[in-house]
Amino acid sequence: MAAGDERNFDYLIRSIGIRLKRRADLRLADYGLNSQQGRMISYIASHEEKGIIQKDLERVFQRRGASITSMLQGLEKKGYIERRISAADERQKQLFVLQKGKELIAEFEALFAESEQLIKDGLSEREQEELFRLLGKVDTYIERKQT
Amino acid sequence: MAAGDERNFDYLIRSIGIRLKRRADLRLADYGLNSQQGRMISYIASHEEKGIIQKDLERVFQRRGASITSMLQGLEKKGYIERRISAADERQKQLFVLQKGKELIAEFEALFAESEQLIKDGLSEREQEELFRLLGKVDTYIERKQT
DNA sequence: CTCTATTAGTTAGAATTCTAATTAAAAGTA
DNA sequence: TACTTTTAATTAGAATTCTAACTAATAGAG
Repeated sequence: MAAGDERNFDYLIRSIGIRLKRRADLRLADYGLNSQQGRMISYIASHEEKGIIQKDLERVFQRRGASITSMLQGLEKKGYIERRISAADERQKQLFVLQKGKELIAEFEALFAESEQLIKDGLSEREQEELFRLLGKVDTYIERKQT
Repeated sequence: MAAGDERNFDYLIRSIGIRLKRRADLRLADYGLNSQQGRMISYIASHEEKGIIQKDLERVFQRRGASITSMLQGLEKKGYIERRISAADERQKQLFVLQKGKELIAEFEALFAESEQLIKDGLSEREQEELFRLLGKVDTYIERKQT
């Protein structure tokens, strides 16, 4: 940042987000995936037992239905996941991670843990807790304001 | 967030960023612009006196040169800005906001101030200061780690 | 039961941002 | 000066995400 440039909340949050994304994308490039795809495979894997459908991903990843369809079509074509029409409701598709995806999950988890650690490293334990608490508070507050 | 879903730093930062972006995009849609374009016009306006070129925007907005070129071409075509080849260095283009852009700046500033306020509203004065300090610390720390 | 509204997902096409390769100017080196 | 490297910006083409319009299935109301 050059002197005189504004550093407001909006800037800082976008900046940190971009830096984390760049770093994670770089680390997953070897696998031909990006960080969003890694996160999605991980998320599906950890929720498939209880049952998970595309609608759930719209909410968690805050993306439109069309975007989710497109992402999942890509992951399915590459053989990472499978989508099966739900027996109970034929509008829905149940999501499952295939072997090829399962093999990478440890890698994804390690990467995301590193991102978390990168944030924590610059802070004391007390600061980590405080930042987490404040971010949670802001996220929840804005969420309520938007609905 | 459903129960059992992970709320980590990475998630919270992305989530807040997406919510702020959505909100700002919505408010600027009337003008046929998005929040990134509004931010860019504002930034150019407040730096054109000292002189600003595309390279500066790459750094501030953390986008690739090709992305900046594309964004500015769009804003130029719509008549919001002007790019003039620098007299001192013909590789560079000096950036200026035209009348049509200047007329909207108050609007942009008000909108971004609202975003800031939205974050602050959920927090006490002491919490605001603490969050700002911690985000700045994390941003700076990650920036150093990446270079 | 029938009609209407809502919900889950898809498609087409546009906008944004990216990577890689390229052009042209300026700076560094010998 | 001549050659090489670096820098600023551009282009082409790909990837991601969006909106709007759509299909099909389910839920709700009378």
